[in-house]
Amino acid sequence: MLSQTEENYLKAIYSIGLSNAKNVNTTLIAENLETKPSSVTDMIQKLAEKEFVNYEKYKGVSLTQKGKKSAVEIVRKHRLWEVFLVNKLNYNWDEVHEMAEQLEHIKSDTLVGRLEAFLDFPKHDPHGDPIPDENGNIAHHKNIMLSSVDAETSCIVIGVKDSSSSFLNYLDNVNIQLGSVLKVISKEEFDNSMLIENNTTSISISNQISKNLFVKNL
Amino acid sequence: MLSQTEENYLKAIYSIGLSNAKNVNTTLIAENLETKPSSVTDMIQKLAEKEFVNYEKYKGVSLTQKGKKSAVEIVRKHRLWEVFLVNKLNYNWDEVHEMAEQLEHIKSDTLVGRLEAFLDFPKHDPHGDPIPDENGNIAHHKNIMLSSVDAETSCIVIGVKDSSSSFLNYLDNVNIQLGSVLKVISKEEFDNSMLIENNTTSISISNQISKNLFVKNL
DNA sequence: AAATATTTTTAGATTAGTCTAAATTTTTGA
DNA sequence: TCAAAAATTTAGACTAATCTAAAAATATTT
Repeated sequence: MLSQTEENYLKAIYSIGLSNAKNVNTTLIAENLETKPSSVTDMIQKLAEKEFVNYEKYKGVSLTQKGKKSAVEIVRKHRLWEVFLVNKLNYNWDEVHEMAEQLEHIKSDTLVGRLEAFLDFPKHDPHGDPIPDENGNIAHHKNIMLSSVDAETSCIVIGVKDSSSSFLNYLDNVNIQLGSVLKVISKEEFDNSMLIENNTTSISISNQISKNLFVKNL
Repeated sequence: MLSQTEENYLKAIYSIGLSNAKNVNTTLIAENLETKPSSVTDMIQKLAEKEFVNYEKYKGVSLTQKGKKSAVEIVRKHRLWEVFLVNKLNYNWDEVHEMAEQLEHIKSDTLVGRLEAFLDFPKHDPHGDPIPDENGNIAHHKNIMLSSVDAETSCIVIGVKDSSSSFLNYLDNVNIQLGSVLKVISKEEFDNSMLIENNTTSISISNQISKNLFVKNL
């Protein structure tokens, strides 16, 4: 049985691995978990011992099949609990992360499955991230950023890359949510900001913003 | 912030205190938490330091106001999560204890309240135990045991004293649940067993059973 | 390619919670 | 009431997870 700490390390290695592709290094894990590299080394060696990660000294780590399975399960739990908190308890999408961080560690063979059924088998969490199925399969398809959409083109918001409260609050303020239909009016070459139309009102958004919105063509 | 372990100690002291009235001793706490008396002493001293319990060496402990408040809050969370598991996720009343033991430790200023509202402010958990309100007030009124009901009298089941799986399973088997109307046909002086009628079928139940069923007069 | 900087690991210490074994205090009951 | 039994506490050790500081390995750069 994995401890909460071990689970957090696996989750960190998994999520860093998604963006970094190759082996994950000590420093990145330490930053992700707000801990020190020396602590990471200790834990990595323990996880390697238990065969959750492949590890060679000074060469970084990668998840074994077993490790990946565990990591994805935790992600699945995290995202389902987020759906519960938003859809059932009426939390806003920027309020649920911390609670889900705790709920994801609840141990039970049947709970996640029951929860999933209760929520009507959602495919995405409140930020648009896909929810792994019970076998650990994930639909990875969110690859178009609003920043790469051409002028005169309309698209629909399907996810956010950054789930920080500050970003989500900004989106709330300009009335952008999952499902919003945005039309790119023009793009500014100078700073890569863009003028967009959202539901009759038009606003200018910075590249920082448009780089963090996943969209799909309408 | 209390650790999960500290919370478990407070809960144990609270629940032992309910049945034992006076000060709670080291051995009882150790048994309740399946740990050793020496570990209990260590933790008690820590909790006394933090002013959650009154403690004098060799004299046992009692909860301070602060300690009682925390303990009741945990009980409140435990019972509300049990209601969630049974009413929303369709678990049976004998399956929810372990999960609730974990869920009760989730930290959030708003979660319990939201959960309570979502569940429509239940007054009792699936075993008939009262749910403390947000101020920690509990309606204690379950005091009549089926064993003390006279022959020829009808009553309604409102709670169980023992919430072990084996007892709850027995009740499932003989079709007794909260709300069941039972009529005491006769009482056997020899072993204190009683013949009761439950919904047209009559069964004999041992004193062991009748002593663990809370009822109220019909 | 050597020197420097960075990253990673090791060594040793710390904290929370637990344990066993021994010492101490309280309780019991002859 | 006082000796034996039971309960409680202390002392010292252990594990998991963490840290700091130092050592070792790798990467960078001139």
